[in-house]
Amino acid sequence: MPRPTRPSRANKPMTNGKETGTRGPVPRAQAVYKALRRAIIEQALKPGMKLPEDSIGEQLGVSRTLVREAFGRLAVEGLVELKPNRGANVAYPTLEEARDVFDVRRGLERLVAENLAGRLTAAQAAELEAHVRLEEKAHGQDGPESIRLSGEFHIKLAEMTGNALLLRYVQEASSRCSLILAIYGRPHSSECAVSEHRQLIEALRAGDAVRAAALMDHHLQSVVTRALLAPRAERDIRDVLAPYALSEGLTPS
Amino acid sequence: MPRPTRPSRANKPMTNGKETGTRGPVPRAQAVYKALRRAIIEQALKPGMKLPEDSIGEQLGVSRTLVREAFGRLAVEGLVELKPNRGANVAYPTLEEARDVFDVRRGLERLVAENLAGRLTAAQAAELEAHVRLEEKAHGQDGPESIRLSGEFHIKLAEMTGNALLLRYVQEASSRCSLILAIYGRPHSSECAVSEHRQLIEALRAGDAVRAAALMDHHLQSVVTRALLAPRAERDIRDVLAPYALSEGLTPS
DNA sequence: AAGAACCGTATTGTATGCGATTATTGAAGA
DNA sequence: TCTTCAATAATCGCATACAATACGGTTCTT
Repeated sequence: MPRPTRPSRANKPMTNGKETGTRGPVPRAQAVYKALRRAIIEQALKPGMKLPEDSIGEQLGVSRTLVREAFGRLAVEGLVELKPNRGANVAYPTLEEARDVFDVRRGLERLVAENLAGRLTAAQAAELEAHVRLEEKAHGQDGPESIRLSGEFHIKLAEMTGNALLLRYVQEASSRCSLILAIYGRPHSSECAVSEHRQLIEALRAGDAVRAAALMDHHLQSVVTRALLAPRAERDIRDVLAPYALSEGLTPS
Repeated sequence: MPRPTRPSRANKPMTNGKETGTRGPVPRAQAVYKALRRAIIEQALKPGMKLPEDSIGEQLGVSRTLVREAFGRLAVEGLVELKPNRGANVAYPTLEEARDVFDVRRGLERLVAENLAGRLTAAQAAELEAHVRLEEKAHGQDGPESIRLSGEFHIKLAEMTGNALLLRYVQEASSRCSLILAIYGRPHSSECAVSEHRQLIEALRAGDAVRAAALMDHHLQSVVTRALLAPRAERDIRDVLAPYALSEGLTPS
């Protein structure tokens, strides 16, 4: 793509594209990070896709410096793969990594459930129930909204523990699950059963930590079996051809 | 302190310090990151300490760019605090954050124990026992060695699960615990009781997941009560002087 | 014509420079 | 002497510049 190689010009007098006055710690770097993160989670950037520094920077109106910084962070979180001298790609987890992520997520959310059992304030319980009603309403519709709401339910729970680290880990695991489902998931099985969310709230309310943990565990387990299937898309020609080769008695290197 | 501001000259012709062929993904950036990480964990850089970009870059022989990149990652991991326009500091977790970290760590390591119960190979069990013997030997000696070994035991366990994400989280939580103990911990209570490690190995070997999880939970719980105490060091001059001021009837702003 | 070596181009890795923001110190006023 | 304010110095935020590496295509060799 021999773009005229326009070197500069992405400059902006833009002293403040809304500025982060509200609470902007590291204004633009953070913004780039967030933009890429959302783009990946919402699958605007598809798993495995190449991420060239300058075209992205150009698109976002920043220099490569900030894009690189964002890549670094996203790599720590497992959303981006950073290869030595060959740039960045949207992560493309293997099935094995996918299993790892789900296992850890189950463990983390079990922790959330245990922490929350019996400590839910009335306001919090109400908030969760309102959320579930939203999920119910969106249930029939097609994907995006329904999926987003399902995810947010779990994030809300993690927030309510008041444990910032736990929240971060749940968010991270959750993001990676989005990626994973984009690769290996069925077209659109609404991933979370609303009824399971309801039961969970009930157990939390009742203060039954053991039951809450078991419900959460089972819930996430069933997400896996319900939505996760065999590999759907293939990342590389070799993966596509390997079975054919084998059936013909050829030996892929 | 006003170093002559030697600007450049830290450059290295180093075209190939053996090249990263082995496994060096992003040679120098990674190196900076690791160096800082170790320095923080080993408390060469003390909690709360200021981290000016250029003096650190100068010290490490790299430019501010790489140092910044490292800061970003360390911030994600909670070892560094990044304040808007005021640079970076070694993180100084509050007591509340400390509790969060320990809680999450307990949850994660419980997961480790459950995963490992009954799946330990003979070789792995032997490795763990060898490690415990090392701990025992180092028990009498003063701090650093003993502490490092205690930590490594837990890391080894996490490695053995084969779950990369779980390993990363345990490592991260573990690093942060080092920071926390540096601030709030007793001088040098050897943090892990060797006997507890022994019992744990036994339970894992026996395949008793419940008992293993309980032992791990209890073990980490007792680390907290054994080593964690009231605030010891103060981060800021103000905190140090406040009591004196009060006792003299002065009023700190 | 198949293969290998070579060269140009597209990107990545790292350093440096410029403007902006914040801390610090010194001076003037009360 | 204590406060308030301003000018200076130090740092950070970000863009750009330069060097190194990898990829693709072409040409030369056999």
